[in-house]
Amino acid sequence: MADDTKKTDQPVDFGLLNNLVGYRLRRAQMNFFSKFSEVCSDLGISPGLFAIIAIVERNPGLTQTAVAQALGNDRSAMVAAVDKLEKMDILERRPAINDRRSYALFMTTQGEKFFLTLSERVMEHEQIMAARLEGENELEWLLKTLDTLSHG
Amino acid sequence: MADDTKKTDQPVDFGLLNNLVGYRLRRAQMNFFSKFSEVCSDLGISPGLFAIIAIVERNPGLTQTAVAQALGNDRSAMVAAVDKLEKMDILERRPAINDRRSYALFMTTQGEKFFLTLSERVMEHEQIMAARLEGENELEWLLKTLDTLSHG
DNA sequence: CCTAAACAGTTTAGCACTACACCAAATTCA
DNA sequence: TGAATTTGGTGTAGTGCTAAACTGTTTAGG
Repeated sequence: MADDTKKTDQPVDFGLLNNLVGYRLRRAQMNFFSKFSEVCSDLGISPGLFAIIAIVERNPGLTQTAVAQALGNDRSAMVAAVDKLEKMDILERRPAINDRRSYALFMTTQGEKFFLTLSERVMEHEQIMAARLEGENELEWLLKTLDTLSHG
Repeated sequence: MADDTKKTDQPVDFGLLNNLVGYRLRRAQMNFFSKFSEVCSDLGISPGLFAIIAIVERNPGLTQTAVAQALGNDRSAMVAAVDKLEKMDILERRPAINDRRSYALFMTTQGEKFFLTLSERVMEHEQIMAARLEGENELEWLLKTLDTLSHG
């Protein structure tokens, strides 16, 4: 009675779910998320934290809310995230020059090094996934299409 | 001093983030999620709940964990979800025939009607988004590609 | 049979994200 | 200048998802 159980385990019918871009997006994103975690969890970095680091590295001096707006997050979510990244000595808050309310975010020297090894791992993971696509054209097409679906 | 502020608001440089499929997926999915909420929040249905309903509607009698596995969720997340859907008189738990541990999930007659109007709204929203793609071929290609990126 | 392992559902705790209210600082405008 | 509005950072629910432990049930193996 090994594989002849009465639990026939017939495949589930996904119905219209199968044709919904939103649902397929969710599944794909879940897969990327878990793969990312496997690759970077030992470094204590989640996809969200990585995005923040990437933005600050390329745009030093941005305020917390500027980073949040760029990433489409809520400002309040930045507090705990930046707290954590500061504790990890990856970036630091400095008082903004002409606005006593806001902080400007900068990478630490240790954070710059950290970002390099982090980027290597992420790009590695990225290329493994991109290898499933057919050629460079398809990757570009996918990025363009996802961008189209991201706005408005 | 309307739009000539010293806050030049120069566009943020996303660096390698721009070329990461994972990041673009996240943005696109966030957009779909918020649009879905706009369309269905008055009905009290989130994307996750909709997926559960869609599965049960096409596969009556599945157990909670079977639905969870199909959707890639954790079993424990089903408890509150099914509780809610039962309270909304959309589906119901019935004791499984040969297993006193598990419940079988079925749509209520009111739930079937509800699912119809719900599906209409979702498909409407879906077609608005799909209209951004160029032709039916691109939609099929996108669904296939996302599926490729969802597994393993 | 009877014990050990696996399993369905549940509970709980932890984590990330969202939305809303709050305070201090800055900006606007009269 | 001074009052009203806006803005940056923060705190606080409330929600969704994940992982682990627990209960009752079923299955497997001696």
